[in-house]
Amino acid sequence: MDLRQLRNIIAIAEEGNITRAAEKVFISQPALSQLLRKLEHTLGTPLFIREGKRVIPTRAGKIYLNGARAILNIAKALDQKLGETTRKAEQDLRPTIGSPDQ
Amino acid sequence: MDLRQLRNIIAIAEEGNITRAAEKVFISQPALSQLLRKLEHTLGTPLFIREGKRVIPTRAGKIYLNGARAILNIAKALDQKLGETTRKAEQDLRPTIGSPDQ
DNA sequence: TAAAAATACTCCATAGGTATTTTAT
DNA sequence: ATAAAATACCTATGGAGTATTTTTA
Repeated sequence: MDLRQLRNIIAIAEEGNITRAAEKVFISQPALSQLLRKLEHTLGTPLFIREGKRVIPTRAGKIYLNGARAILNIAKALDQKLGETTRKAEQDLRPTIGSPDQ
Repeated sequence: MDLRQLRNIIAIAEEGNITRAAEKVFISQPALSQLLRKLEHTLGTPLFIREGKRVIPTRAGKIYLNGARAILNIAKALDQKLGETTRKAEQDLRPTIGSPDQ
């Protein structure tokens, strides 16, 4: 489970259409189609039902999407916290106040 | 960011020792050592300080570990929910009560 | 018949492996 | 001298691409 994959699947739900979702996340339509199929296979349950050209989440799909969004939120918050910590650590390494940046 | 990677990094913290952590998660010591280095490089900050044979989390490391655990918890809960849903769906597909499995 | 989805390949990036060397108790 | 970590190199899996063929409104 990779954050990029989570975003890709979410894009499908948001667009209701694999082709547009693929454009949105900057990968090819076949790649995204395969990603979804593979994921459904490993989970053992379909996440979207293909209604011709529309693609809409199943019950399992909705659960998956909720989980995916929750994970992405944590990952985002984590990234911010790490960023802050790194900046602080860099400040601590600066020996004198007002020394020119770089 | 892959769940397996998160577990691997957590194992390092739990064991305080890359070699034992590698055994625990069933990958080789060099693989785990490289995983950690690569991750630290992409994050732009060290996650553990190498004190000789002990390896202990930095401030950033602790933050990362907390985030990692939170994500794993959600992923676990998600997995359970999906499992329940799948089982229910399979039941719904069964037309008669007591029909032989398979 | 014109969109989107699926299939069939090909390629490449990288996670992980083995062998070895370096470091620290 | 011994145990852990790092380095060097290799391999293989799978994520993503292009080309093409089904589908369905």
